[in-house]
Amino acid sequence: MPELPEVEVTKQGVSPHLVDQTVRDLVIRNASLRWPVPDICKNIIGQTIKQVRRRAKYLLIDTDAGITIVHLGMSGSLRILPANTPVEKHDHIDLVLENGRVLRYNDPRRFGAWLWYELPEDGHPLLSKLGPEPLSDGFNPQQLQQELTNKKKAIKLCLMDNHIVVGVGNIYANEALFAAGIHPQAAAGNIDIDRLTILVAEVKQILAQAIKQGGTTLKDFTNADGKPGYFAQKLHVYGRGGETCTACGNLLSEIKLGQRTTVFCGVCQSH
DNA sequence: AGGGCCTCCTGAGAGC
DNA sequence: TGCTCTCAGGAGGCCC
Repeated sequence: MPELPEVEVTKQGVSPHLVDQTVRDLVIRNASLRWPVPDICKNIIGQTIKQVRRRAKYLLIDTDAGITIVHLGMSGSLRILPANTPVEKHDHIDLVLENGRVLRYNDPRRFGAWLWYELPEDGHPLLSKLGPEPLSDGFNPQQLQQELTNKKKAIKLCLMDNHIVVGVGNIYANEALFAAGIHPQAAAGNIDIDRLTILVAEVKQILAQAIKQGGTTLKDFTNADGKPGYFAQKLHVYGRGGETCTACGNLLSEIKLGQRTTVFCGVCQSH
């Protein structure tokens, strides 16, 4: 399940294979993703790819004619393959390059997206209202405190709110709150600047570490070479409800918050 | 306005 | 063994 580190690892993996390449074809085998893949995506045919970027969990493939926006959803992955590689189940889209290779999009659950947008991308409704990148200076304790002022909702829900900070999904929200010693249900507006400072540092540290290790592999994530990441064994709380806390030995609690599984240590994490 | 719930989908795993 | 049920989850969209 790609979160920001997985998308970043994917970007780093596919980017060298795409930049400066000319697109020969775009093959859409199954357009039924989160939104129907529009035919206008084929405007990329004949274009040369200028660069590949990431914004939040979106991958942006830049050309002079427009931008392809790719979201991996829950179960999507991108791989670089020889163009004659046999198609497998859930291989929905091929971006065929003039050099005989293909960028192949596979997504069993089809929660992902493949869209086309013409400049400037900041005007795209999916991208225009996003908060700061968690690894940028724009995400800092002062900014976070300002966003959380008077907010009564749980800090975990705020961490996962793309308007406040992008790219922090369920796994890393659980892990960062554990590392910062903050209870996931703590009222966001009540957390003082000292604790927010720790939280911001932990979010950055955990995401950076996950990227360095190639992302988290839980079920189906692989990088552009089809290799898994190695972060899963580093998780302290996610997926460990009912097991013992790695810090104090107390049993970890598991609750639902915003319909998402939330795991925490009632001893180590406080309001 | 802000918050909360619903929804899309498939595969894994549990339960019978 | 083989069915059926439940759950997982990003994030837009809708409703109150």
